Order: sequence, then C-alpha cells, then structure tokens
Amino acid sequence: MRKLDPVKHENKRQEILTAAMRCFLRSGLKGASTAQICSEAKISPGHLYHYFESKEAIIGALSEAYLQTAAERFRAAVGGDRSVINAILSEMDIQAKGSQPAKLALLFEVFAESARNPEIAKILRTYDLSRRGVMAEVLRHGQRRGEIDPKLDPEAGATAVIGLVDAAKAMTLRASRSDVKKVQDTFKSILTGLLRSPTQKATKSTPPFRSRP
Amino acid sequence: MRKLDPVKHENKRQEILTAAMRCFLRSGLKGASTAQICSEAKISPGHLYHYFESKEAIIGALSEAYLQTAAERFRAAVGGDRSVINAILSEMDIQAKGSQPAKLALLFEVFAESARNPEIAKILRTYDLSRRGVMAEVLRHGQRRGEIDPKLDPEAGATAVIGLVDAAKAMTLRASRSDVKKVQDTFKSILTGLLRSPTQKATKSTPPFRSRP
Amino acid sequence: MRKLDPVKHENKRQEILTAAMRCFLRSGLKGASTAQICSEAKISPGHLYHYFESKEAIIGALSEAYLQTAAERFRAAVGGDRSVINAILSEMDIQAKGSQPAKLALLFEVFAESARNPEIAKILRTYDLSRRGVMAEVLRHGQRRGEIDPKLDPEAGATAVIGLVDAAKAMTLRASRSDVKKVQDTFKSILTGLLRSPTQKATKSTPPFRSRP
Amino acid sequence: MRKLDPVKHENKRQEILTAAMRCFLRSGLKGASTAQICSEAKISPGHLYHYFESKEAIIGALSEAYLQTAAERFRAAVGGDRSVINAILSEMDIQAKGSQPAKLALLFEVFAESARNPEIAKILRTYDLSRRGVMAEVLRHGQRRGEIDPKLDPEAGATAVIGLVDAAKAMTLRASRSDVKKVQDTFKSILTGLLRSPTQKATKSTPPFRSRP
DNA sequence: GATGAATGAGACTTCATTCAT
DNA sequence: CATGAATGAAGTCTCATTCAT
Repeated sequence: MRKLDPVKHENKRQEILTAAMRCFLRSGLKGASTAQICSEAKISPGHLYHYFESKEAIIGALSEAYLQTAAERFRAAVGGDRSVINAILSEMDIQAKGSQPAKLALLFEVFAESARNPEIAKILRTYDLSRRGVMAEVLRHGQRRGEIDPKLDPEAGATAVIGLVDAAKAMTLRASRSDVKKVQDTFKSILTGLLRSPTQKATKSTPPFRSRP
Repeated sequence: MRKLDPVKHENKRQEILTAAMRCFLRSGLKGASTAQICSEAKISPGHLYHYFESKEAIIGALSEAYLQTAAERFRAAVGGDRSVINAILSEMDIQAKGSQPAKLALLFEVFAESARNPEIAKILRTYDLSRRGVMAEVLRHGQRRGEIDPKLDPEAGATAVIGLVDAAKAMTLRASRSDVKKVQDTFKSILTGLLRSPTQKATKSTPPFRSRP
Repeated sequence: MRKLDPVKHENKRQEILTAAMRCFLRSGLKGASTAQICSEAKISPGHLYHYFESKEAIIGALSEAYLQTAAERFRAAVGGDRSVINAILSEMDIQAKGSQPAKLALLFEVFAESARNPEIAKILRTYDLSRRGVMAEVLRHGQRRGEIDPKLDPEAGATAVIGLVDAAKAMTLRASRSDVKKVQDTFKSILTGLLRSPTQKATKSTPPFRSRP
Repeated sequence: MRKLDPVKHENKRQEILTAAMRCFLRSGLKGASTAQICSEAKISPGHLYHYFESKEAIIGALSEAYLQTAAERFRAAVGGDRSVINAILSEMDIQAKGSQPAKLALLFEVFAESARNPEIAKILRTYDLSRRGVMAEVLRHGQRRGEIDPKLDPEAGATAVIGLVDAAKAMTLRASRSDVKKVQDTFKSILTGLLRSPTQKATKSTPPFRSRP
C-alpha cells in the first residue's frame, strides 16, 4: 500500500528526462519551458513536481546522466584489446561526428550555467575529474603495453588529450562542413605525435598538413 | 538645424553596451533583463530602444565589438618584430589568463545562441574566418622569416593553432586552479613542436610533461 | 484519472468573454487592456492565457459569438408563422433599438479591424454570407406564401434588405435622438415598398414621409 | 520679427496632416504612432507639438478637414445645372467607388472613436447636420424644378438618402467584389423610386433585380 | 497518483509626451 | 524654429511553481 511501484516511478522519471532532453535540444536551456516539457512527456504541469523539485533539478539530472553515459562509453571503448591510441582516436571521431550543433549548443549552455549554478558546477567538476582519471589510467595502461611514450606524465597527458578531444568537438560548430574533416585529421596527428612511443615514432607516417614536396 | 550629437550618441551607446556587458557577465545572456541593463546604464526602460532595436541587437553589438577587439589585439601582437611563435604563445597566454570564468561562460552562451540565432551565427562565422585568415597570414610571415616550418600548410596550420588556443582557454573553466598552468604549458609545447622549423628543432628544449629522468 | 472539467472550463471561458465584452464596450477594442479584462473577470493576468491564446483570440471569439447569436435570433424570428415582411421589419426594429452607442461603436471597430486582421475578416465574411443566405431563403419562403413580390430576385433582394437594416442601425449613432424614430419609419417604408407583392401593393398604406396634404 | 511666417506654418501643418493621413490609412487610428507620423512628415518627434497639441488633435483636424472636403465636393456636385437625381446618384457612385477598404476602415474607427471622445463626436455631429441640411436644400431645389416628388418631406428624405448613400458605401467593405456593382444598382433604383416625381414615374424603367419574365 | 486551474512576478517592448539645447 | 534625448507608464504575454480536487 505504500509508495506504488518504485520501478514505475523510476521509468516515468526517465521518460520525463528524455522528453526534457528533446525540448532542451530544440529550444535551449532557458528557451524550453516546463510546460513544453510536460506536454512532450505527456504529463500535467503539476505532476512534473512529483518527479523533480524544479526545472534546475531536471537540468542537473540530465547533465549527470549524459556525462555518466559518456564516461561509460569511453571506458568501454578503451577497455577492449585494441591499441590504446586507436581507441583514443576513435573516441575523438565519435565525439566529433556525433556532435549535432544542437547538442553542442546545449553542452555550451550547460557549461555557461555551471559558472552561475553551483549545483551544475559540482556535477561538471566531478565528471571532469573522473574523465581525467580514466584517461590517465588508460595512458598508464598504454605505457605498460609499450604503445605510449613511457616518458609521458599520465596526469598532464590526460589533460592534454581531453583538451584536444574537446577542441576537435567544438570546432565542428564553427568550421564549415568542408573544413571539419581536415581539422579532425590535424588533431589526430597531433595526438598521435604526442602519445606514440619512440620506437613507433621511427616509422613515421607522413606528418599532417605538410605541403607536398 | 544643428545636428549636435553623432559623437554624444555614440558615447551613450557605448556606455549602454558596457553596462549591458556587466549585466550579462553577472547574470548571463537570458538571465540579464533589459530592465537590469537600463538601471545599470542609468536610463529609463524605454530609452534603451533609442539606441538598440532589441535585446538581441545589444548582444549582437557586444559580440561584434568583443570579437573585433580580440582580432585587433592579435593583429597588433604579431605585428611587432618579435618572433612569430612567441607572439602566438603570448596570445595563448593572454587568452587563457584573461579569461575570468564569467567571461568564458558568457562566450559559451553566445556560441550556444549562435546555434539558434542566425544573426549571431553570422557574426561568429565572419569573425572566425577573419581570425583564421590572419593566423594563416602570420604563419606565412613566419615561414618567410625562417621561424616556422616551411612544410607546414598555412591554412590547415591556422585552424590547428586556433583550435589549440581555444582549447587552452576553455580548459581554464573546468580545471582546478592549480592545474591551469600545467595545461597551458602543455599546449604551448604542442604548439611549439608543431610550428618550429627543423633547424630550430635540432636544439630541442625539454619536451613537455615528460617524467623527469 | 478524472477529467473533471470540460463544462467548468467552458463556463469560465464564457465568464471571461462577458467580462471582456464589458471592457471593450467601456474602453474600445484597443483601449481595453488584458489587465483590465483580467481584473474584470477576477483572474490573474497570466491566467487569461489558459483560456485564450491572445487578446486577438478573445476578440475573435467574441465576434463570432455575437454574430452567431444575431444569426440565430433572426432565424428564429422569421421561423414562426408570422408574415415574412413583418418579421423583417421587426428585425430592423430590434437591430436599431437594441443598439446602444457603445455597442455600435464596438461593431465599427471590429469592422475596421477586419480590414487589417485576416482572422477577423474571415469571421465577418462567413457571417455575412450566412446572413445573406438566410435572408434570401426567407424571401423565397415569402414568395411561396404570396407575401413577397415574386419578381424579386431573392439574392439581390437579400443584399438590399440587409443593407437597409444596417443603414437603419448605423443611423442611430449619429442622428439626434428625436430623429431616430423618423429614420426608422422611413426605412421600413422603403423596405415594405420593395418587398410587397403587387396584390398587396394595391391597398397601399400612406407612403412614407410625404408632406401632409 | 514676431511669429515667423504664418503662411509657412500653415503649410507645414497641412503637410503633417497629409502625412498623418497616410499613416492612419496604413496602420489605423491607434496603430499609427506619433513617431511614425513624424518620420513620414520628416519632422522631429518634439516638433510635432508645435503644430498640434496632441495626437487626438491631429485626428480631430483630419476628421474635420475630410468631412469639410466631402461636404464641399457634394455641394459642388449638385450645384451645377444637372438633374438633381442624377447628381445624387453620381454622388453615391463616387462615394462607393472611391472607397478603398483602408479609408472605410479608418472612417469606421473615427465613428467608433466618436462614441468615446466628445471632441470627435462634436465634429461628426456638426458635419452630419450640415450634410443633412445641404441634402434637404438640394431636394427642395429639385422639387422646384419638378424633378423630385413634391410630396416628399425634404428633411426626412434627406435623412433617408444619406442613409442609403452610406449603406452603399459600407457594403463595399464586406460584399465580394463581384457583388458590389449589383448592390449599387439596387440602391440606385431604390433612390430613384423614392425621389422621382409622379410624372416621371409613369415612364418606369425596368425595376431593379426582378427576375427576367 | 494525477490533473489542470490558478498565481503573480517579471519579460520585452511601445508610445505619447516633455524638455534641454 | 527645431532637434532628438529622455521619460515612465502601460501594453501583451510567459513562466516556474503551487494547490484544490
């Protein structure tokens, strides 16, 4: 007789979150209204507040879910038996290619929000730390397997790699469609150059964007 | 008969813009209200519309002014007789250090806005093209002076450099204060490695974030 | 689960409409503010928009309701067993006598609005067509009963009759109170003369506004 | 040295009035702003108040001018040597054909305004009285010349004629373009029948909108 | 659980008018 | 005479949230 079906409750919560995501993608963080979200989720405006304390709470939950998913995906990607560098490069590909402008815009808005909303700031910080931790771990793993330059400091390297991945992603918003590919190749080359162990560096592939001799 | 004011008008316009900037920094793009802006600029609510057609127009003007200033500063920085690479590195420094979180957050919001507001999108695109053009020109100049690897394709190189500068800047928002310096050094090293001409590469400085031997 | 309210909702809607009508009569179409309407209807300023999309929508609904009522009343009036001509004449009476200046002024404003607002224009056009259709039908009915001149073209006759009714109504706004009765008699005579079948025309009543012999 | 050039002042006043008329026709009475009018008249917003006390005063002046012009035109039209009935019919033609929807809408708005603005009400009343006076005079003139039924009461007849003329004019706003001609013929026939002297009535033209035998 | 009516502050913007220059 | 900066009230509408049912 107590709370009816915690499973159903959680399911509805998820439905609302995905509905909210659609709204946010369409209209932006402030642009999407709770009314919009409710109608997208097919619930009444009052009922929203059974599941979330406020609009902010929805944004928080959504951010957290998104970032967790991203982290898990990355962990899975580098978990396989594949070369570590290739895993990182393919991660960059996925990030850059899967980035519809609307999604990126939303991400930017969340970043901006984090500068004014401590709740969001905390979520982002947590995610960033975990992301860097995972990346450092991955780099260490690669060093043990001889794929990554053993002289590289894993912590600082992780920061650099993540920065590059993010830069590649951000580029897609502003660069013309025709430039995107070139830009991505550029960053992949930089990454490879940064990470590759010296023995591999001997057999250098043609470096990026050199003029043809 | 006298048209007294083209200069006074422009001054007031600028005052309003800086007042608006303060508001936007404090409360965000959508968070700042026209009422706030007017009271900050010490004008009546209606009077704002003598100077700007809409709140959007203010954002547009502000974006344009900011981007123009940035472009001019950069052009000045590389215009001197200094080594081109140093100029670029110092540009990165300025971008990263001058970036208060509030300012960065605002920039993010503007990027996000550009995904939904064609007016803003156009301004950003124009700026981005000019920025890349200037950077490519700078790289060519460096190649003529033997400072930059002559095999580097200036256009693609410019894109890469700008991406790195932006990444360094963006990093400052999320990395803990203590990490920021390390991150910047990382990116500076990458940049240097990317651009330096082979003769200079012979006398290699300590590579970035290598574990100490 | 319960959908309690389709009827309550409609009631509130009607309350708001009558409140709005009072405001419009008092202050005119543009003169009445949504705030005024809300306070007259004893609802909060925002709540209005649960029931109507916009102020325009209120005007539209009000116009439509008014015109529908008028049409139904007229249909009822001529539906009885009374002489058709008498029914039309009494319709003219009702129109002219029931016309408070404020109501007429409002009607004029709606007409004016229709020249600039396609939504209103459509409503008026629909009403006008239906009105003319009904009147033509009535005339045909009268012709079958031998009350109306069989040579009269029902469509064109309807147009003329409606024009006369409207003219009688409009007159009340400008003519001095003492003139109104005279004007109405005038138009009634014209109408009678226009419609009466030849057999009835033989027994002519005193013609309108002839100087006494 | 006193007031500079009263003639120039009057000229500018007229220019402003015609500019205001353009604005009112375009946007309506409340829809047109003083700013719009000033820019159309090419004067500064403040300067408007050298010529008119308020926006209302402009509307008043415009109404008065318009009505005066109309009255004069009509007096001129019936002043010639032409048959009185023809003069009235042609007046009806002119009124109906020259009525662009925008002009009619404006007229309606002025009527509506008169119900709430005593200033305007007074102007309209004055005009209406003069109009009726002129028309009655015309009818008497026609009676002296044997063109108009001598039994017709000139005052009441004038009211009826004006009502018909106005009705014909108003019709043009709502009737479909194809109907307008028919409607006008209808009213002209009614008018003719109403006014024509018995001797002329003997030679009856085919009455209006009779079905063909 | 679920509805949707209700709130009221506040958003952006317009406008007739005044006033210093 | 003429300008246009300035006012401030008011306009329509939106929105996150609450509450009775």
